[in-house]
Amino acid sequence: MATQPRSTDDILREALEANGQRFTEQRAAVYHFLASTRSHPTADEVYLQVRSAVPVISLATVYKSLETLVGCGLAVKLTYGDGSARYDGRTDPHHHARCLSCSRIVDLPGQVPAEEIEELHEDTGSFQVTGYRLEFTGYCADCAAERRGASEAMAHG
Amino acid sequence: MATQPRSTDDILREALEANGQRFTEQRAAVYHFLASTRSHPTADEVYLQVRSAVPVISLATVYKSLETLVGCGLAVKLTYGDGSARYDGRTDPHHHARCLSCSRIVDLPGQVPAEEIEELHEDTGSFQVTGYRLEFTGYCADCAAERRGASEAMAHG
DNA sequence: GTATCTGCAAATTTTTTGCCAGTAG
DNA sequence: CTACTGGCAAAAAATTTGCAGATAC
Repeated sequence: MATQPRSTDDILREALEANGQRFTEQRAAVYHFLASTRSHPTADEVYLQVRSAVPVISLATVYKSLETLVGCGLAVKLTYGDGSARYDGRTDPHHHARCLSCSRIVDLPGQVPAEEIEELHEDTGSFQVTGYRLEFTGYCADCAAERRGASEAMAHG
Repeated sequence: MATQPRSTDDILREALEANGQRFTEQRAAVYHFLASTRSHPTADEVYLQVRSAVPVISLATVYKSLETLVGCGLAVKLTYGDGSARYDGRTDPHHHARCLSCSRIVDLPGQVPAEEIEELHEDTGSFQVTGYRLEFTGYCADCAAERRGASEAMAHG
């Protein structure tokens, strides 16, 4: 039995090689940060964070690295029409929820209802479905509490 | 029984007034175009199309009008990480599917599985869900056919 | 050794803004 | 009449690109 790759560097190296790309310190730093955070950072946020771990890296390189990772399937690009794209390095299946109040994006603890979604595939006419993305909007715990507080205060006049 | 508003202008006027906004020719033109197309245009595409219907309108006004419509709930802003945002003026419930090959966005004939999605709401931890967005990725009829053709040609060597 | 990658800064693309005149209500 | 809008062009923000030196393999 061959040993499975285990470290994030091993995973990255394999994915890169499978796509004919080279393993570099910058890409490793970007990937390592992405895989370790749940904050769904923008390219700029990745840049700021990674700079503290790598001697030197440029914003352009961060953009290039992020696109490389997306191309290798190691990251997902998320957009919400609020200016900048966000990246998610978590590859296990999960959904996102975006807070309408503070714009934070949180991972939902609930898991993928794959079977239910797949029922829908049958009903998509001539469109051949290969994947889907389910996103929720609403209010995160903090903002929901604030809103409750606000409407109570209102009710009490 | 009061007469229900029926024309797109009436709908627009009511929605604008409900949000303290004024009814203008430019907003009407943008809304009318959005509501009548299934093409999910970018702001720039709206601009080009609307210019042929309205004496004069600027791109900046199109942007402002689109955001106004979104604010009034008469349009939905869609983003797909490929540069520019797209707008959808259809307010009836439906889902979108994006073709991975030609990037076209099509409306899915399938309807909203509201009950199934609502089951998920219960499992979203502390996040208070108010809405969701379900998007499919895959291949539209044309591109799916092309791909089939391509792989058959390959198989035949 | 060579093709690929990085860094830099400039270019491009998309979206927003300030200000004055025009218009809806 | 008065506040809100639209047009213009400039600004801002996000992302991409070209090129020369550095680096992975």
